[in-house]
Order: sequence, then structure tokens, then C-alpha cells
Amino acid sequence: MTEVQSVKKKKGTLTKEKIIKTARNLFYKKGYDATTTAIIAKEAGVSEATLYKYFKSKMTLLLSTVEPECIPFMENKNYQLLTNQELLSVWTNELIDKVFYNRPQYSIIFNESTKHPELSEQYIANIYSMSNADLELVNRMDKGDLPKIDLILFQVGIIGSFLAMITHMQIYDPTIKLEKVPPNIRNTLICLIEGKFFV
Amino acid sequence: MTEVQSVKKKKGTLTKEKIIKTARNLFYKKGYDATTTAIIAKEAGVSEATLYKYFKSKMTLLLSTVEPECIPFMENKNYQLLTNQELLSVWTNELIDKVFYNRPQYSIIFNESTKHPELSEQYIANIYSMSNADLELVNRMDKGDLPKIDLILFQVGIIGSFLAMITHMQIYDPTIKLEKVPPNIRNTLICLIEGKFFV
DNA sequence: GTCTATAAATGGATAGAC
DNA sequence: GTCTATCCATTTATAGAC
Repeated sequence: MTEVQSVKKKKGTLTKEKIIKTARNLFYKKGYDATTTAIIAKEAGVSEATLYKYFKSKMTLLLSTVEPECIPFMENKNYQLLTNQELLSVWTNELIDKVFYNRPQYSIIFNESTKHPELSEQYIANIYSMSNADLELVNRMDKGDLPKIDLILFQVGIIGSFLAMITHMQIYDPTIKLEKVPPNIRNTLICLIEGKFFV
Repeated sequence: MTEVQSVKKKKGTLTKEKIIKTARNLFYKKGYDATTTAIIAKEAGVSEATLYKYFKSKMTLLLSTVEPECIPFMENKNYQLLTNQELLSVWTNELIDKVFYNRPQYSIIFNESTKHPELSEQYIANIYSMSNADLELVNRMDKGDLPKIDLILFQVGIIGSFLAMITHMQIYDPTIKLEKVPPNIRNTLICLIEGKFFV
């Protein structure tokens, strides 16, 4: 399938995607301000002039790297059939997975939005996009089946918590390769959210 | 008391402190890489040459801004007398307050450590410094009175969560003045940690 | 569509006067 | 202890050839 796609795609499109992908990883690892257009171009295998053919500024490129292309990741389960406990558990795990597989985007948005207000719109678009599980949660809160809380702030807290834990591991072992959510992080986070520590 | 102190202090010391304070706020608000030594000097009311008399490089200044001068903030309660519930509640609130009143330092360390490994040492020194409440928690975990968890990772999660919530508010209202922990953040975070949502 | 070459501005850092 | 003036490397961004 990727074969078919890449045959269809024009050279220019591929170059553009390569630049975005390269820039995203660099912004994620070193931050926007510390990443030069020179190094992006070099690692993407193009010249700086080419980069500026596709993006009229470095900021435009930044915005492209956080576009929600990979953000939607939701299953279409029958959330209505779940118990409160089950729903919350599913919701938490879906959130963790979504953030994990898009952690460069989330990390960039969370880290750079205060510094570069141009990103705020993308931040809001991401944070306020509702999954089906979200909607069902809100539904039950409205009906009184679940305690009413600020779900957005709650979610922000979980994402911040998760990203901090990932960062923590990376500070300890900068060479670590994260192919899936590290089990100890998932456990500690679930433990945190479910209040398991509060016996 | 500040009067007495300022009389005692030499001019140079005051200048140095002014530079650190100014730099800390700028690093916090705009990030290390986006903050120039020119703007630090200007806002501190000195020339760049003066700044470089006190700090041999911009990185040295960064390290000074996160030094734990304000970090210790702990009470000396009789933690042994508290019930598990009370201890956890006290521990959580102390952590929140500590992070809040030193949020520039925490924020800088959390945001810049991956990008600038020179900071890792400070990161570790901060994260691994144990308060009395920490020690009592570990104690009870060892005795089996509380479930055993990775307390460090747990703490990292809470700090990340808290900083993300603060950032979230600031993205919404960049003019906001935070004089104390916003009640909705404290509530949501407590609600998160105590698993109140998991009925 | 991509490159080489370069403009224009800004960055961190220092020498030397007062 | 502090400043003015300046150095040199690096940065974003572009013009014009292929």
C-alpha cells in the first residue's frame, strides 16, 4: 500500500514530506529555536533553497510539523456498553497510545506554544478535539453517572504527566529506543490516574 | 529584613542576583535558546560586557538560574502521626506548593534538560532530593502499609501534570497573574491523584 | 525542482577605556 | 565594576543558474 502511494506521489510531494518528517524529529529532540534550517535541509538531503521553496518561513514549517495528520487514532468501540470502570480504563489507555504514537507532535505543541503564540491555535485544536470515548464520558458526567470534572484540564494533566515520564527516561538513557509505551510508565500512570496509591 | 540584607550585600552581588533573576524569568517565558544575552542584559539594566564578567558563558548563567536556592521548602511536621490518607494528602499538597513557588526553575529544568545535557545533573539533584514526607512514604511502602510504586516516576508525573496545567492556563490567557495555585488546577490535580474520578 | 552562492541581520563573546 | 565599540561565527532567507 505504501508502494502504491509512493508511486502515485509526485517527487515534490515526497520531498516536502521528507522535510516535514526531518524537521519534526529535530524540533522534538532539540527544540524549535535550537534547530537551524541548515541542519534540517542537510538531514533531509536537500539544500536550504529547496526548503524555502516549500515553506515560506521556518515558522510555516513548524506549523506543518504539528498538523494533526497522525492525531486521529481512535477505535470505534461501543462505548455505551461499557461500565464506568471499563470506560475510564479504555479512555485512559487510548489517550496514552494516542499521545505515545504522536509524541513528537504533542511534545512540540506543549513545549513551544507558550514561546510561539502562532502555535496556540494548533494546541487548542488538538486538545479540544473530542474522541468517541471523550463524548461518552461527558455524556455520563451530564447524566450524573460520573463526578463532574474539568475533562480538558484533566486530560492536559495526563498528557503532561505522560510526556514528563517519557522525558525522564530519556534523560537517564538518551540512547533508549522507545518502540512501545514502556510498561513501568504505563503502570505508574494508570496507578496515578486510578488512585491506586490512595488505598 | 530585606533592608538589612541589601545593606550588607556588595554591589556586585546585587548585580549578579539581578542578572540571574532576570535571566530565569526570560528562560522560563521564552526558553533558553530564544533568549539572547542582549535582552537579558538590557532587562537587568547592565551591559552585555558586565554580564560576561559574572558568567563566563550563557550556559553558566543557565545553570545558575536553576540552582536549588529556593527549592527546599518543606515543613517539619510529625509525619509519623498521620494516617496513610492524611500523609498522602499532605505530601501531594506540599509537592504542589513547592513546584508552584519554584515553577520557573522546575519548568526550565524539565524543558531544557533533554536539549542541554549540561542540565541533567541539576535535574537529577532536584528530582531525587527527598523531603521528610517522601521518606515517610518510602518507609510505609517498605513496611507494606502502602502499595509499592516507583515514587520518583510517580512524582515526575505529578510535576509534569501540574506544569502542563499551568501552561494550559497561560496559553488561554497570557496576561494572567498567578499569585497562588489556581483552585481549579489544585482541585483537578488532587482529583486526578486521588482517583476521585474512578468511583 | 534543485542547486550554488550570497545577502542581511543577529548571535555570543571580548578588548580596552573610564 | 561597568561601559562602548567591535569581532567573528552563525542564522534566516533569497537571487539566479542549471
